[in-house]
Amino acid sequence: MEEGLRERKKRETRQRIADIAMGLFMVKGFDNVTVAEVARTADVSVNTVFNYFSTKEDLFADRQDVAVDHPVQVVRGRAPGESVAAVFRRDFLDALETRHWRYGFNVGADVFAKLVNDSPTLVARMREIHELRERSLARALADEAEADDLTPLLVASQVLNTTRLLADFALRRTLAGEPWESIAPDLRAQAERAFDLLESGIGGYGTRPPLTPAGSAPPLAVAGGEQPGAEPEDRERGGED
Amino acid sequence: MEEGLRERKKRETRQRIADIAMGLFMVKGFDNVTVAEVARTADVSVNTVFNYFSTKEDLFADRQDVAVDHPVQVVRGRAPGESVAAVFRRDFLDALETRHWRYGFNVGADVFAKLVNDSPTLVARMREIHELRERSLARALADEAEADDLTPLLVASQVLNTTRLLADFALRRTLAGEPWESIAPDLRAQAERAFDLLESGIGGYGTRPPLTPAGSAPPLAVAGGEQPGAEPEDRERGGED
DNA sequence: TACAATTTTGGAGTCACTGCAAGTTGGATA
DNA sequence: TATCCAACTTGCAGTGACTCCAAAATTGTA
Repeated sequence: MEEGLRERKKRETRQRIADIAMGLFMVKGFDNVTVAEVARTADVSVNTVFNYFSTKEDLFADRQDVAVDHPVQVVRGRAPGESVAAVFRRDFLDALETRHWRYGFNVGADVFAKLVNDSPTLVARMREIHELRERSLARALADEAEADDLTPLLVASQVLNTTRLLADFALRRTLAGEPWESIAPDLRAQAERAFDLLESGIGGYGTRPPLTPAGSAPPLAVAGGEQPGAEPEDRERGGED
Repeated sequence: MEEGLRERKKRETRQRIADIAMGLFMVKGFDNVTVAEVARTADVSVNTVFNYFSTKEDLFADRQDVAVDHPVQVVRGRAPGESVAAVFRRDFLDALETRHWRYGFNVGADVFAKLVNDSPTLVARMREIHELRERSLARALADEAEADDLTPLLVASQVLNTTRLLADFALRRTLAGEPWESIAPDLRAQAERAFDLLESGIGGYGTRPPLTPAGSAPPLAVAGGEQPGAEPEDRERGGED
């Protein structure tokens, strides 16, 4: 089955719109570009843009599936005898050495980052992608472990949060103008510590000195429930998350 | 300095709008209520609504600061000799026994949850709140530890993800129609395991049998980079998160 | 009572996004 | 080659959140 002219044109149009949109976003910032402007520049109607991309964000977040899939690929790539935490350590450090984009270490990643950071919509989208990643990794882990409890989810969540915070750490310093050469060694050190923590748990973290003479610990129980300045009547609220 | 008529009226108006909005949301669902409708029902102009609440979500998420603050209160309530993980375990189990709303265990929480779940906007907002919680807890931990590394952030993130996933677990089963009496024991068991995992780390999790005769582990390195169906030219992408 | 500071309101406008009906075009068929 | 169908594109007319602005209406004060 050949690929007809029709199919090709479609692909081309879609690609052209996405490229032009990204170009405009890079120059003017996501929020300062209207879909109408993208359409005009790409020489199509607004409706056509929405025909290919269901929201403006999709114009930016195209191919997010790659990012979502990556963690699953990583666990699948475990060597014999290698734990989940260990592969991710390996994968992360490898990306660090090679300045790979999968954790945002490539040259120019900061431009993207700034672009995202400046747009609440895109920041929200990133959080969503993170959750998708979490879920897909959790499913992968659950499949191979055949467990029906929360463990896979917890593991996935902890691992991905570790890498996320590490990537974020590097990013913040990059955005602050620090050169990669200066960040890298520190990042490596932090990564080792972070993965150590991930592996060994936060068990005793923050334990207060057991025997302080003055001041006994008040029972917390409803901590945050009866704030001093809160309403008298307890307005019931619900769904934490 | 007295509280003038003006101040009082302002507070009342604000409260009335918020209450009426919440009422409408509960009945019709967040996305099926327009701001105009809220305004009409509250007998004010649309502009007045936006005068008090800068977005439609704020109409719902009012008082989110309490939720954001809770974790900080919990760590502040540590008993001598008690670790961070331990207080959260205690706080969580206590909430479980008392069916407290701080983790969404109160009667009627499911209604809120459904409301939130059905609106992408609100789901996004919840994710944002989670991040705020993470950050404020991290700051609190960093302050008392006087550390300048990522540890407080990592700890905060892991703790809050644990509670989040546990709360979610309970919620999903509630939404599936299961009665609380049936959920609670299971939830308690899951919670104990989750906090154990949190404390002792995911160290050996998912370790593959070290010596499998057939099939050696391929080096992953650029896992996810060269997907089978991906574009030939490597379109550089940036900001992971 | 008159003036000043605040609120409230109406109105006009922008932007993302939807639904619909009328073109336009590519490809298969007679 | 003429014809026809289905898919793609477009214009048009909304809806709904949110902004800006200038004209009332209301409240605190001199």
